[in-house]
Amino acid sequence: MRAGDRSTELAFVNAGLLRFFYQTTDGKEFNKSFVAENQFTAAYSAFLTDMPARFSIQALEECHLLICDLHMVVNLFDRHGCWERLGRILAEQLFIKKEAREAEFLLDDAETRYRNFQKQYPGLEGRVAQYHVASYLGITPVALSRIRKKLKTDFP
Amino acid sequence: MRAGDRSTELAFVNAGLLRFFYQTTDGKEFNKSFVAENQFTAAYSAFLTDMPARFSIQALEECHLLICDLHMVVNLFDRHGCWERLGRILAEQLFIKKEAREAEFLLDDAETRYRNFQKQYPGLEGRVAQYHVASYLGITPVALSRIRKKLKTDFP
DNA sequence: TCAGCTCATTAAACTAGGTTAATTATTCTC
DNA sequence: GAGAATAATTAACCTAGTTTAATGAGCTGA
Repeated sequence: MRAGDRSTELAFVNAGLLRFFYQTTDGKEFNKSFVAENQFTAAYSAFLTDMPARFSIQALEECHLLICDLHMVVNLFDRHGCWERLGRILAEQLFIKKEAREAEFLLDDAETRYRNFQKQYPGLEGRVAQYHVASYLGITPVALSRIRKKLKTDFP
Repeated sequence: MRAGDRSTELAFVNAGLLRFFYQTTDGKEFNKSFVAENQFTAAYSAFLTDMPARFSIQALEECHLLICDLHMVVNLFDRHGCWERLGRILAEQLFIKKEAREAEFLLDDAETRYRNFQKQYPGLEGRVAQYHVASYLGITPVALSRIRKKLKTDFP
């Protein structure tokens, strides 16, 4: 999926790894998030607001996705309260994650964000290129390399 | 409310203005958000995860709040699907807002974030001290003052 | 009216991170 | 194994934003 598209798909990642990224007008990319196996994902806010998505999605590994249409899910919401509840809880989870990321950007410098990333997504660092991690942290690959060097000498 | 408290209150701001802020270990404060009249608010993610809140709340103006307990609201969720739906939609709105703020921090520099703030919260700038705006943007009052000076000379 | 606040501005020195570019690993291909 | 990509590191210089401190501009209250 590309930024500007209108997607109404909900996907369950059965295997593989996706990255979600924004692009600036001058071509730079910033990773919004990674989604790996056993996670649900969608351009949900774009769907809810009936707007084109602001971000693009790229498969970083060979993926196996189970896909359905979000309209179907919304129909389920109408059908029975248990689906509505599922929808609520999923939205709440999304909110909690994004709020935590907001706090990180407000409070933490790049080094702290990097260490958070390692704790929060164990194993992911080995699966993606370093410049993708940097982009997720909101810094350049050069800056991340510097931070890693510093951490190595600080805690060898 | 103070960071570390467990609040289970939901408030409707009838009049006045609140600010929500994080504090770093060395005493610095960062405004997470402002909530003005006719808005609902709560330490919702803390309530959902059954954790103490990470942020504090301060009234910036004389406020009139209508308060109820979130447990009551959750009971309503069980009572009838229409409440569950309301809960879902509110959670979705929260998510959409936080996702937008994530995008800002990833993509925009301080000047752009300031201009966004002005557009997005018209009238608010006149109601709060400038250093509160700076804190919301994630910069120091000094930096904001410089940005304002630059904007004045650029577009007099 | 003046002293005592708090807030905004300005300046100067500093720092984290950006930019550019060169260098070194890695991996892939043939 | 040689060449050719692609990634990561390093270095040198640059910039946006921080820190500290001084100054000015409103308020407020006795």
